[in-house]
Amino acid sequence: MRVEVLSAVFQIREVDAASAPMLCVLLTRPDSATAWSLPGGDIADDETLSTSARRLLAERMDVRDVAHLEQLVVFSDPDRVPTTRTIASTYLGLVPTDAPSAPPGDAAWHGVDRLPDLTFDHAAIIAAARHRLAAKLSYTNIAFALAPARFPMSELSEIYCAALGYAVDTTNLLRILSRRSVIVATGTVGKTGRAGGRPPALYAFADNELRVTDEFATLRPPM
Amino acid sequence: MRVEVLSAVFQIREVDAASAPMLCVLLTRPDSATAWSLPGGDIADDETLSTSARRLLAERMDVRDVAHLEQLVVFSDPDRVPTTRTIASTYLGLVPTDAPSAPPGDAAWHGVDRLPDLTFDHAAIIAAARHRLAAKLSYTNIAFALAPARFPMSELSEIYCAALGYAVDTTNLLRILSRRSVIVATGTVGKTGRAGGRPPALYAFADNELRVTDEFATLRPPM
DNA sequence: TCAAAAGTGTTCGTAGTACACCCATGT
DNA sequence: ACATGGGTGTACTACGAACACTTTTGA
Repeated sequence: MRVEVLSAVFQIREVDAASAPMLCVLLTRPDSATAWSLPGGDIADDETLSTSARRLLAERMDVRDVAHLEQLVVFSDPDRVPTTRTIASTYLGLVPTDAPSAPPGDAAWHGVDRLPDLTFDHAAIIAAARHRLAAKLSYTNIAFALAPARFPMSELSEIYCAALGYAVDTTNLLRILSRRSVIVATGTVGKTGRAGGRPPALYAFADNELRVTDEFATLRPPM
Repeated sequence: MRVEVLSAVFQIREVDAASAPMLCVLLTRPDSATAWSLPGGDIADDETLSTSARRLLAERMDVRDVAHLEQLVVFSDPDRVPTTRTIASTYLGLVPTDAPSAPPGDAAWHGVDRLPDLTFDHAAIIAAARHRLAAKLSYTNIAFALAPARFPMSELSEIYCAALGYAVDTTNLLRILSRRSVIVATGTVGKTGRAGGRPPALYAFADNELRVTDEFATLRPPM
C-alpha cells in the first residue's frame, strides 16, 4: 500500500495580455506522457504530510513561495490507481501573483477552465480544491496567499473574480474586507493606468496566516 | 508505515436524569489500559477509508447507526505514535439520539467536557471533531444526524445547545431552520411533559444527507 | 475638456436577535 | 384557576448588494 501526497497549487496568472487574469493550476507531465498530473510524490519517513508536500513542490517544481497550504480530503478508492493500491492525501496550495515561478520543462500552469486530460482522479482533486478556495474566500482572509504584498483594490477584485468565477463589486469588497480588518490601507498610492485615471490607493492584508473572519453566519453565541 | 483510521463518534446523551443532555464521544479501553482511545483500526485492502471506518465501528463497537460520517484532517506527525510510524486518517461520526447503543464492555460514552486521559493525540482529534461539528451546525443541516426521526423544537434546541456549548433561542431556531427548509412540521403533536404544558408540535429534518444551507455568507454570486 | 479609473455616499432588502405576549394542557 | 411549557408577533440591528455620483489623473 502506497501513500502519496498530491498538491493542487493555484496562482492567478495573466494567460494572455488581452484577457483578464485567470486561476491557474500547476501540472506536470513527466516522460512526455499523454495526460497531465498534479505534482506530488511519496512521503519520507521523518516528515509530516504537509512538509512532504512543500518539499516535493520545491524539489521537483521549483515552487518555493507557497503562501498557504492546507489539507483537502484523502482519496482512498482502492481502484483509483490501477497498478498499485495508492492512497492520496491531497493539498490545496496558493502562490501569490508576485512570486516568481518558472516551472521546469515538464511542468506548466494551466487555466482551470481549460484543463487538459488528467490522470486518474486528478480532475476531481482540482475540483475539490477550487471548491474549498471559493468557500474560504467568503469567510476567511485566504486571499492573502494569492495577492501580492501591496495592491490596488481593482487588482484584488480581479483576484476574487478569477478565483470565484464571477464578478465582484470592488466598492463593496473594500468595505467588507475593511470592516473585518482583513485588509488595511498602506497610505501609498500606485501608478495610474495606460489610459489615464486616478492613481489608486494601495492596500495590504493585515495577516499572512489563515484567519476565520466570519465564523458564525448564524447561531452565534449570545452577547 | 501504518495507516490507521480513527473515528470521533458523537451522540447527544442524558448522562444523568437531572442535568441537560450532553455531547458524548465513544471511547474504548482495550486490555484495561490506563488511557482511553478513539475506536479505529487498520484499513483493509479492498475498502475505502470511510467504509473501513464504518466497518470497524460496527465490528468492534457494535455501532451501526452512524447517520453521518465525514473526514477530518489526517494526523501525520512522525512521532505521534512512539512505537511505529502511524498516519491517522480521522473521521467525525454522528449517531442520532434515538439509535440504540450498547457499547461492549471495554467501551463507553464520555461527556466531552469530562474526558478521561487519552492516548497519543486523540484529545486533539476530538477537539477537531467538535470544532467541525460546531461550524457545520451553523451553515448546514448536519443536525439531522444527531436528532431523532421526529422531535419537538425544545428537544432540537437542547441538541444544538449541547453540541455548541451555549444556549440557543428555540423560537429563532425554528424560524431559521424553517426558512432554509432544513426542518418541516410533521403535523403530529407530542406528549406534554410531566408538569403540564402545551403539547409540542413535532418536526422532522427534510433531508437525511448533508446539505449546505447557507453557502455564501458574503460575496454571493450576482443576481 | 474629456475619457478613464478610483473612491464616496445612499438606498434598499433581508436575515438574525431579543423579547414580549398569547395559547394549550395537566393538576 | 394557575403553573408550565409551547408558539406567535414585533421591534431592532446589522450587514451586504446595487448603483448613482464625485474625484483625480493623463491625453
